[in-house]
Parts: sequence; C-alpha cells; structure tokens
Amino acid sequence: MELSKGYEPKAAEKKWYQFWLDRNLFSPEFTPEHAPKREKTFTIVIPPPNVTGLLHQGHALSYTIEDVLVRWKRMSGFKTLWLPGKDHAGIATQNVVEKELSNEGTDRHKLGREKFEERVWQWVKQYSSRIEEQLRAFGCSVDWNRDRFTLDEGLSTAVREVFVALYEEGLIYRGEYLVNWCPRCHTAVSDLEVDHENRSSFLWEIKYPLVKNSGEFLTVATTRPETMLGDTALAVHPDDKRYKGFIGKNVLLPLLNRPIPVIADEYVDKEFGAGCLKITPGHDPNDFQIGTRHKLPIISVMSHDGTMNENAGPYKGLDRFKCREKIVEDLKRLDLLGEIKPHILSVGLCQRCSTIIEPTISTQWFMKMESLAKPAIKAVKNGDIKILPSNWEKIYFNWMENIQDWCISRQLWWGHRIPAWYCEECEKITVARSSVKKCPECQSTSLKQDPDVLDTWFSSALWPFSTLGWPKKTKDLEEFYPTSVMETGYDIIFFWVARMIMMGLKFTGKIPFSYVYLHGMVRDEKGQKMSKSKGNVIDPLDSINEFGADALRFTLISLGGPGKDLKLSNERIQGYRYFLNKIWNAARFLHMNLEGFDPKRHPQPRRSPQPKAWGAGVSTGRSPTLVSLAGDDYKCEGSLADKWIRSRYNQVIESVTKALEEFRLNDAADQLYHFTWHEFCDWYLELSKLSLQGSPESRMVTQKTFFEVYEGTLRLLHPIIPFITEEIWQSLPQREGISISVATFPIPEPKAIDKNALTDMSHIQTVTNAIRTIRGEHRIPPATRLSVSISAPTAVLKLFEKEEAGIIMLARLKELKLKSELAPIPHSATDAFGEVEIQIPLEGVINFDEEKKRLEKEIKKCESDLSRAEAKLSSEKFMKGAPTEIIEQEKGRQTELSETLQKLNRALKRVIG
RNA sequence: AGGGAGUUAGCUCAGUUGGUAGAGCAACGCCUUUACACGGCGUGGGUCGCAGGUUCGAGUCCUGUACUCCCUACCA
Repeated sequence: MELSKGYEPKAAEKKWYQFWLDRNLFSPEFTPEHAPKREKTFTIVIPPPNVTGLLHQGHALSYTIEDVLVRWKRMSGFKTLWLPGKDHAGIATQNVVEKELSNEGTDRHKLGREKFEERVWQWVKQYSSRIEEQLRAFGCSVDWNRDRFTLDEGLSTAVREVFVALYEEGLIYRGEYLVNWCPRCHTAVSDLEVDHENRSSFLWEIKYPLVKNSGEFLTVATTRPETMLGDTALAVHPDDKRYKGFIGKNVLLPLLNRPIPVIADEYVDKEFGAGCLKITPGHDPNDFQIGTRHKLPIISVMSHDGTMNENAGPYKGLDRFKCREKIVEDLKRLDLLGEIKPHILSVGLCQRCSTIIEPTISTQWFMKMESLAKPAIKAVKNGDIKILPSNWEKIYFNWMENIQDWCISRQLWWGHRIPAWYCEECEKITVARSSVKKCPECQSTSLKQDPDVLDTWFSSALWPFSTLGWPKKTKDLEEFYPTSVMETGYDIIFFWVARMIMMGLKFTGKIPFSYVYLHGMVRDEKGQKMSKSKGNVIDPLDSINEFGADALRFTLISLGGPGKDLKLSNERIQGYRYFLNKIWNAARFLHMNLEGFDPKRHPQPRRSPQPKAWGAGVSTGRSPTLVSLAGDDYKCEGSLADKWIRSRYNQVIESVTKALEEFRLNDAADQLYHFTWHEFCDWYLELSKLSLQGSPESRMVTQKTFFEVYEGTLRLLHPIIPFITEEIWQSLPQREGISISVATFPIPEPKAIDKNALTDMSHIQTVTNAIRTIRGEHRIPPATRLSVSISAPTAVLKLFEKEEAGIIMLARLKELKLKSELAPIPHSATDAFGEVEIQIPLEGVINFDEEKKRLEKEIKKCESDLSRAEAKLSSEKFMKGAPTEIIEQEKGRQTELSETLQKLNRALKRVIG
C-alpha cells in the first residue's frame, strides 16, 4: 500500500478508531490469536467527566496520559482494562438544567420533582453521547462494554450500602450545625466547595451600651454589621484588664434592644480592634463554637434565600447586603457607630455559582472522618499508595491530619437520594438499604423519605470499586481491583483522591489503587487559566480538527510533567504536527525503497527474549515479522550506520521503557522525538541511501534494518500517537488486518548494542559536523562540492577510509583525502580536535577575515578550556582530593586541547600569512 | 497563619547519584540536495534570583535572603 503525499488525520482517525472497536481490542477479554495466557493486569478507571458539559483540554490531558499508560501496558502483555464512565455531578448539572428552565420562564418547583428529574435525564443522554464522541476523537482505548454512570443501578446500590453501613457504625450522623449555605443554590455545601477570595471592604465599629449604666458602652469591630441582629453575647479576653469589670454584665443590642451578656473567652485577641468581639453563633463558624462552649442561644436572622427573617425585626425581608447598608445608616443616626476602616477580608464563594456563602444553622447529614483518615494516611506513609509528584504526599498528610467532618447532604433533587425515612407519627428515623414502607417502631405506614440527596463526591469516592460491581463479588472486582493507577488533576486530591482512599480501605479492605498520578492544569500560552470570560479557551476538538488528535496528544504529553501546569498554544501543537509529518515522510521513503524486500525471508529469532510476555515476537497472530534485532539471526551485520541505528534503537527502547515505568511520559516523548527526527531521519535515513544503492547484500541488510527499526519505533510511538502509527503500520507489508495497538511493545535486546559502532559513528558525526560548520560560516552553498583533507591517527584514518562515501555524502564533498600528515595549504580553512585535523582548500571562495575570526574564536575557547584544565592539574588540592578517574579525564582533556590548540595556531599563522 | 513549589538562553522548560551548562520554539545566515520547505545545513545567545557555607570541585548539597505562584485555614 502506498502512502499519500501528506498525512490526513481526519479520515485516518475515524477509520482506525472504528477498526479497533470492530475488533473489540480494548476489552480485556480480547486475546490475540496464539497469545499465551496473560497473568498480569493493568487497570485504570477513568476520572468520570461531569455530564454537565463537554470535555476541555484538562480532560484531553488527563485522558491522553491514561491512554498512553493503558496502550503501553496493553502492548506489553498486560490484561488491560480502562473503564470509562461519567459523573452525574449533582449541583453542577442541576444548575445548568435549572438555567435552561429559567430561560424557558419556568423552574423546577413548577415542574415538580419527578418531571424535573426526567428533564435532567434528557440532558444526561444528550451530553453523554457527545462526551463519548469526544473520547473517541481523543483516541481513548477504553472498554465501552463496561461504561458506567454514577447513577446506574449498580452504583446506586453501592452508595446505599455504604451509607447504611456507615450510619450503623455511627460514622454518619444527622444534626443541626452551622454549615456553608449557598443562598442561590439553596443547599448546604461542604467546606471544600467553598472558594475563598480577598475583597476590600470595611471594618465597622459598633457601640453596645451597657444595660444598667447609661453612658458606658463597649465597642466591637465587625466586617458584617447585619449579623449583629443575631448576636447573643459580646466576648472579651478573660485577662484583658480593660474589660474585667464588664464580664457577666449585660449590654443592650442596639436596634433590637435585646440584652445580651458579656462573656470571657480566650479566643478573643486582645490586640485586634478594641479587643471586644460580638458573638453571632447563627452566622459565624467561630462564634458558633464559642456559643456552644458558653451555651449561648443561637439565633438565625436570615432565610435560606439570603434575606433577613422574622428574627431581624424591622429588617425582615431585606436582602442581607441591603440590610447591612440600612443597619450602618441606622447606627449612625443613633450615634452608635464608631470608626469605619477599610479592610480586606476573604469571603467564601460558592464553587458553583460564586454567590457569597452564608454560614447558616441547618440540619444536615455528616460523615465522621477522623477514623477513616487514619488508615488512609498509613497507606501512603507505608508506600502502599504512591503519590506522584511525591511532594503532594506532604500536602495530602497535611490535609488528612487536620480533616474535618464532611457535610454530605445537599438540598437538591439531582443525585442519590438519602436512604433515610422519617415516621410521621413517632418521628423515628429509619436508615435502610431498600425502601421502607412501615415504621419498625410504631408500625405506621406514613413514612417520608428524606428529600435531600448526597454530595456528588460521595458516589465518586466509591468509583474504583463500585464500577467493578461492588458490593457484589464480581469477577471484574476480583480481577481488576485494586486498580493500578489513579490519574487525575491535583486540584481534586482532597475532593476525590483522599476520599477514594478512605472509602476503598474501609469497604474493600484494600487500597483502591497503587499509584496516584497528578497532572497539572492546562493554561493558555501566557499561563492564564482558560476561561470562557477571558476568551482564551482552546477547545480540544478545534485542536484536533486543525492538527489532528495525535498532534494534540503528543503536545500534551511533551509539555505536561507530573504535577506541572502546562502552557498550551496552537504554535506548540503545530510544532508537533510537523513531527508527525516527519514520521510520515520517513514511511514514504521506506515504501520507495522496499523493492525486493520480503519480510518473510527474514526468519523469527530462535528464542523469544522474554518468553513469558504474551506475544513477544508473535503478538500479531499470523504476522511473522516483528523480529527482535538480536544478533543471532544476523548473517550480515550491515553497514556502520545499520549497526549504529540498531544500537541506538535498543538503547532508546530501554530508556523509553524506563521513563514510562517511572511515569516520566514527557521524557519518553522527548526521547522518541529526538531519536526519530535527529538520529533516525537526519543520520540513518541519509546514510541508508548509500547502502540501499550498494550491493544486493548491503541493500537487503539495510532494508531489513530500516524496516525493523522504523517499524519498532512506530510501536514505541504508538501509545502516544495511536492514529498515525496505525495508519503507517497498516501500510507496511504483512500488516493488513492486524492492529499495532495489540502488537508487542519493543523489548530491548542488549546484544544488539554495539559499543564500537556507537564510537565510530560519533567520529563520523564529529567530522561531518566540523566540515558543515566551516561550510556554513563561509557561506558556501551546498551545491559547491568541497575537497577535504583529513589527517588522523591510523585507526581513525582507517575508519574514515571505510566510511568515506558516507562522509562525502553527508558533508557534500567532491573528494576526501586521508593523510597521516597535512601539508600546509595557504588558502584553506582548518579545524581540529585532538589528533584529527581537517583542511579545506578554499581558493577563490575563502574569506580570510572570516576564517581569521573563526579561528581566533576557536583558539580563544580552546585556550581558556586548556588553562582551566592546567590550573586544575597543577592544583595540589585537586590532585590530592579528586578521584583518579577524574584526574585521568582531566589529563586526557589537557592533551587533546593542547593538540587542537597547536593545530589551530598553525592554521591561523597561515591565514595571517 | 500553616503547608507546598518555583526562580537556568528572547520565550517554554530539561538538567537523574556534585565532575567543563542542554533541548524545543523564536531570531539570524546559506540552500528548492529526487522522504519531507510541515524541509536541510549552520550561527548567535546564559556570571544557572541574591549572599554565605560544605567540597579538590556546586545549577546540583546546607543555611540565610528576595521575589513569584499554588494549596489549606482564616482574627472579628
């Protein structure tokens, strides 16, 4: 099959994804023909995207990383499962659907709960299929047969099971506490769902007159005057001499004229403001605690929509911020307002709608976290779970060791309904796994289920095992749990990762995953967060449309290291698109030179290097190729270039594999980029042109080497760029109908690494580069063929003699004269390194000034290097302290530099004349 | 306030156990050489934030310091 002039991603991507699907290659049940039983498993459950909307670059990054790992493991002989799914995303989804309703002039209350839920399911259906399309566009090799949704029946069973079990154990409780209340979403949210933002505001001083001592008053400072309506005390520090006499007395709450006590509490900071604090247990977390300590009454002055309630007296019905203005005005009028100072305070905002959170007294369900956190801390401390990058382990500990109880109930309609029923007659609460019809206490049948739902993250916490069938003892659970890697963004380590670890340990007795890989945030080219309002969003589908999925994937992998934010731009993606083109064109070159090549003539290696890995050498079923580059079956080793590229190829397999094993995906990508482009294409492909035109035997060996190294490189690249590698792979002989995605990931063959070939090739490269530099600096066009003389020690001369044709081609020479010593030629350019000297006669072409400048520069560099080496060697300290190998190295350097210097000086003399 | 991270070439970043500073992009110069101009070849560019210390030797280890960023918590 021939390849077109340029790679066309669009058609190829669609075609090959369908090809993979048709063959069910991503299901762990798939076993290639003739493949031995696979014993090792590798599992990733996808961080489920919210059904709220479409996927962004953060998802693209996450899922590309996961796909690379999964494809690599699948190719390496693991029974591999990547389980896809979606999250119902309670509050987020409810909000978008409510917004839609509001645009239609209605709301959920008019619709009623049942109709509303139907409406959300419609939304879910629509977005689910679009999200699935996106995952396919990214190239994700997920097993669609195991697709899950957090509201699936199975997962809902798991949620109820966990809730009931924790309730029965006393770890879930219900009670009236101060919670974060969003007056717009009309629900409680957990501490983690509150974002903090610094805003400039004021600090108002308010005077509280003493009840029985006219004229005297206490002054407090507050950032929230409106909450004074709910004050139930003033507090001072017990040691504060200024206020000793006031403790136990009453002051009059202005505006409402309610007497409230002055209490003493050590929480009060004597230095801040006037050292006197108003206590509003109904609207401030610290005041709530102080209030509890002193058994103060709790007065809530606001309704759930953020307006003042009946406890606010004359202010009833006012919005909380309007009320603040009014109160300040009124206090001023009564002369009870003191100083007003500018003040920066951090306000809590609802993560979902940015409304200012109102701490509010409310009856909610909570989960006790401390006992759950302990084993989860241990699991990371003892290394059962490794978090990458590892510094996040400290952050994890820091949070886990100070963990607070988790408010898990939400006043929403979209989510897992809390499995608690209230008897309307005896008020007994029954928590049960299935619907309760009769009160177990009084046998009444008038029962009402708790209207609230659970925090979305509650079901997410169970994701690694609920998706595999838990609480049922399924085959999947047995086979794929614990999972291997949890790959997700560092922004949800507390929301999700920590909770999965706690729940996994609690309910399965096992860690949910061995590794946590945290990726960074995808930002725009300036490092700013992508957001619709800034207009700097790059839609992954647009990137794919413009450059292809592979280009985007390679970019994300190259730029994104563990825990590191990455700056994405179209220019970057474009750059990697060029790389794909390079790969493509190398394939075209291969095709043009395949004539007479028959892969069948090249037998399998007699021994598979790792017989236990499935399909080593035979993973493609009937395909007889994919031979290892072992020395055994090499009757003819080929040219230096052949030996060199084989050596390099095997070194690259080794280091790429190591990088992947250590989750350094960007390193793996960089190495492959460099190897493919700057070694394989720049040097080997060029040199292959010679041997391909040489003797039939040399042609055959080079064809074989080229084919095998190139084909193997495709397999190395496939996890990162699955589409183009499949497209090219399918075009190669003997590949039709078989997929590279289930071919063996290359296994290094140490015997194929030829140290001599590596050294020899580096000599060829050094000489070639030196000639090219001279050519470049003298601006001699490539069309001008040069005649070059080289002198060198005998062994090196012999090498150059053998590889003469290669040097002539690469450096574009007319002839290469090899001598043991060079006679001075007046009009010539010279370069030297150690004992090797290069001389290029340039009569008529040479620019003497240029050559003089060039030589002087080189001499200067050489001299400074040499003097540094000499200084070291003559330093007594160095000679005494440094290890002998370093001293030897330095001596060698000195010798080489002085030889070079000598030759360069001679050349300079000639130029000056 | 507590915790974490960063500061290396114009930009984005590598620099694994201390042994003469690297890549990609951008810039500049030469070139349509038959895989590729989405290309080839070459060049310029850094006192590695600052100050000390350990060491024969520090971008790399230690201490201090400046600035930047992130997370958690939040003093009214």
